[in-house]
Amino acid sequence: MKLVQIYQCLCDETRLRLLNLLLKGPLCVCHLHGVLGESQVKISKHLGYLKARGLVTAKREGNWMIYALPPERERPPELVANLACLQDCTAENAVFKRDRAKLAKQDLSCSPLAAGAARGTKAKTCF
Amino acid sequence: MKLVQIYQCLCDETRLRLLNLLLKGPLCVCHLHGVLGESQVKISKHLGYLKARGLVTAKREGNWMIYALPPERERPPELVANLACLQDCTAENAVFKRDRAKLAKQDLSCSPLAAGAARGTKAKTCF
DNA sequence: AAGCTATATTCTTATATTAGAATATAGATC
DNA sequence: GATCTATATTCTAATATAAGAATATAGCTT
Repeated sequence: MKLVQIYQCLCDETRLRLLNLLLKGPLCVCHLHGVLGESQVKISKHLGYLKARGLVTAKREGNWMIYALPPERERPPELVANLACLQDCTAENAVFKRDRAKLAKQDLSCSPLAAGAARGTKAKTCF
Repeated sequence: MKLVQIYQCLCDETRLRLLNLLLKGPLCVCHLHGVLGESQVKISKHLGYLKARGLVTAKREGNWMIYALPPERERPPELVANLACLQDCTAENAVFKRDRAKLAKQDLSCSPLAAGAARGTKAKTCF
């Protein structure tokens, strides 16, 4: 993985916000969409950009696409370093904090990410 | 300083190479030009880009412009973190190592950066 | 002041990025 | 199989970035 490509991924505000959330764990598009409040197309395209460059992985689960950071053991050192740095830099920042707070409050029950126990109460749709 | 602006500065290979060298200390344009082997215009424009966003400072000394990272006490935390990360990520990289080696070998005597003692032997021109 | 050196700016062209609108697709459900 | 949901792609237009060529400028030196 080339260093400059990592920075190319990090040089857009929307992508930074996405990565900030993915640092908390895997998420499907609809939840990222819900937290950021940006259009579905915009979210999807930026996730595609990140995926094409190896910053995130994607796997389908039924209707949902689950995006995540690559498994820790497979992250090249430059990525490890920059993700740590990003986490550090976003820790006290208002926008990123708000996004994380919004994620924490969000109903995740529509997606396969919901904890097994809560599955029964799954919402019918995301939107 | 906005985080995304730092990344916008870091997302170009030429600018990464410039910053890699400036991490070693202040330098004038002609030495950066000499090490990178890129055109003077290209170097100057990228330095201008970095300066406009506060990643580097510039001061004139006679004919020379001396570029440097901002004084440590004035660096916002995001910049401190990202410069440390950059130093880490470039430490073992071939291109960046070669640039540093080339800088170490380079004759700096043309510029005001030459040590006082060596001033007498100053080269007439850079090129 | 004339000429030289180091550096910056302007102009132009090529390319990349970004976003929205409209549409397409994959997989589930009825 | 028709429909619905979540997500992706295509098309288009606006804007940003990057690089080179030519030229300009600031400050020395003579």
